[in-house]
Amino acid sequence: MTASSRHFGPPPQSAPRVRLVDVARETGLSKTTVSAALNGTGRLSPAVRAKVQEAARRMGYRPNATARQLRAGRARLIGYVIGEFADTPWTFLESPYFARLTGATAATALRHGYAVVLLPAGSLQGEWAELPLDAVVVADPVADDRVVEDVLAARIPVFSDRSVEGRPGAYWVDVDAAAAMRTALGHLGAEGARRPALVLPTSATRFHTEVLAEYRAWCAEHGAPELISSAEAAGNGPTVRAVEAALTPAAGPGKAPDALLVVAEVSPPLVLEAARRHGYAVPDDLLVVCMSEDTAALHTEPPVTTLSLRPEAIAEAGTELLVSVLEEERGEPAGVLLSARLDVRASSVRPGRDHASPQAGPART
Amino acid sequence: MTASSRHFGPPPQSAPRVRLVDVARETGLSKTTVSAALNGTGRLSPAVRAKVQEAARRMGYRPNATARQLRAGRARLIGYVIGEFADTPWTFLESPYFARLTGATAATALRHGYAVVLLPAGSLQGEWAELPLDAVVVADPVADDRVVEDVLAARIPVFSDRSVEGRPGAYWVDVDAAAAMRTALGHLGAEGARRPALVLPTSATRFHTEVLAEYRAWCAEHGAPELISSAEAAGNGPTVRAVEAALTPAAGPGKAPDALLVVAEVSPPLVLEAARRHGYAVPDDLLVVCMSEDTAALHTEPPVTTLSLRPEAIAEAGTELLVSVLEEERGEPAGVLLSARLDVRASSVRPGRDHASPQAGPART
DNA sequence: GTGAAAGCGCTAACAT
DNA sequence: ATGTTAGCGCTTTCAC
Repeated sequence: MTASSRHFGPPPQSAPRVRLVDVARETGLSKTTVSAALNGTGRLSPAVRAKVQEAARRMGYRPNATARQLRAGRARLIGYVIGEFADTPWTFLESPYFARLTGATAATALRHGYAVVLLPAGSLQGEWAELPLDAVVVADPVADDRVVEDVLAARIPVFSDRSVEGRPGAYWVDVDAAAAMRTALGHLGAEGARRPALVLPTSATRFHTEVLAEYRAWCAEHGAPELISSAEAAGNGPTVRAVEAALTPAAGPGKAPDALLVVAEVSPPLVLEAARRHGYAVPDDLLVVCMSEDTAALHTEPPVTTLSLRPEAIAEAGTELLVSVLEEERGEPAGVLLSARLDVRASSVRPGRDHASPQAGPART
Repeated sequence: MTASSRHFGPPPQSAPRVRLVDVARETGLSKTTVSAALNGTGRLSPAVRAKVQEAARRMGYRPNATARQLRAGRARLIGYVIGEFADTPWTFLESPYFARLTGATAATALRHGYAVVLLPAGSLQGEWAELPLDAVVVADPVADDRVVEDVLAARIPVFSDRSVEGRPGAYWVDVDAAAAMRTALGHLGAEGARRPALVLPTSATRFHTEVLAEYRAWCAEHGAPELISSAEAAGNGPTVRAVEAALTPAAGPGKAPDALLVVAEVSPPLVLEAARRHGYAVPDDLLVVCMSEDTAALHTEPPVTTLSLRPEAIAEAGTELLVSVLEEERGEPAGVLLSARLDVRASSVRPGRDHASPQAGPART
């Protein structure tokens, strides 16, 4: 251990907390009156209200949140878990996509008065049994996700993706993977790609399943060969290796891909560098599109075209659905489907062609 | 809105929750006995215990966490805020450093039975007043941080960095910034750097203040010019621009830096690319060291030397300190100081020299 | 306009 | 070995 301990602090301050009854005693009023005065409820004379508030402030009164929750019957707490990555339960935050999804979920929830607690990916019963969760968000569950089962079994509403569709107590928000792939492949095709290669992770996620299916459909439809390279794990290392594999086709010349669609979290600059290492000029020899939320894509030369899953939009839609369900507003839909967004940049635009930059998204910093 | 709503779900399941008293009634026993049976406390006949557990399982009994918390007097909930980035309250998760710090904090806390709730950077009273927080972690506070003040005023223990040292109710864990800079600059000097440039953000963080001071001290000591370039904001864009500024010195040849120390969150591949764009070969013309937790640094050509703040170690030490304070184990230190770790890679090793790779860290994927 | 009392669901003294 | 009772701190009928 390289840590060196320093000076010793004071014992934890143990002044007993000021309670409602203390304020009542101090002001010579009853708990009822004090509570009403502080919460703005009931019919009280403004004078009394002011007096109570002043006393509470002066005494440093802070209502006990737990007692309120018990009374209210709910804690306004939401659990947040990732279905995937059960083997590396915390790495999800290192993915720009999940980082933004997580932040936006917490932000939206807080705006509605709910707090989000972080749970490890794939965590089961024991980890959250002690928490008064009103609902659980399970981002990117795998097929027949155990986490989803557990939460549902505990009779806690689940908010997840479309793979939970139709189950009572389960609600979903999802991005249209097939449409996203059609957009990306359509763009590459329009730019002249005839042999687009696909890089994607080995994953049981509904999203990746659909991506693969749609790629195959597109290849069949366009008479293109299926050039698929899988990353055996998440992370830059395995994915870069998968990219390199895609760029090193077994067969000879004329067999190389002319476009690369990376549907796995990688740092986009690394994809560009790998392409160069393998002798490809981007975009001249190889069109590149990355499914990524990494802003590094904007600062490479050339900037990299990205397919954004719009994590903020997903989080917002999902959390708003969650809130409306919890607040018992009836008639809310059980699901919402969002579309992805293709931000076309120079890495996927064949030079010397005319372009209207059809779907170019706004630049972000 | 591109979202399309789908089928309407069932009304939220409203079957009243099974309570302890329900199990008691069902088994013909008292609440006490049932509670004892379920919690493994008291002296009960194994037969009764088994019978109760069976009944509870069968009835789907789940203890009400809020009621338990009220009884226990604490919620085992920890707030987590970042002091910096008050203007963009959620972007911190997009930084690999904070992502790992956050994940490791949540993991360690959970291991000790505490849950972590995410709060927006710079959030004040109102945001968490309703939450029964036992403690708050304030990562990277700015000088005289308002968040720290608020939490302390609410008489909630704060865990933060050394800048809160000495305040009652405040505890700290920090990384030795001065030592880290000496290590990094020492390494660059040993590799022959005479004009190392420093890139760092405009930041009121104690860490960055110390970094700057130590850089100046080193320059003075070694008769090196101060080549400082500030990024006006966080994020890849501003930081890359600051890197470019550092590489474009006002004066003529012989005035260019021969090493670059980036103490700001950037994607390391982007730094390399920027250097190339400006005509530098790395490491031949320019030694590069980035303070970063980004694993992309491992996969560039050459791989980039990084200075790691060891977020996992910080999180673990801080959370363990927190737990020991909350559990009233006396005699715990008020603070812990950690050291950073330099992972030497090819980007900062002058070619054609002998090397023992003194402090090379373990490779990570 | 203000107060007394019940009760949210659970655990732990203290009987028996 | 099991039951009775009090109470965690708050909000809220309901009576005055």
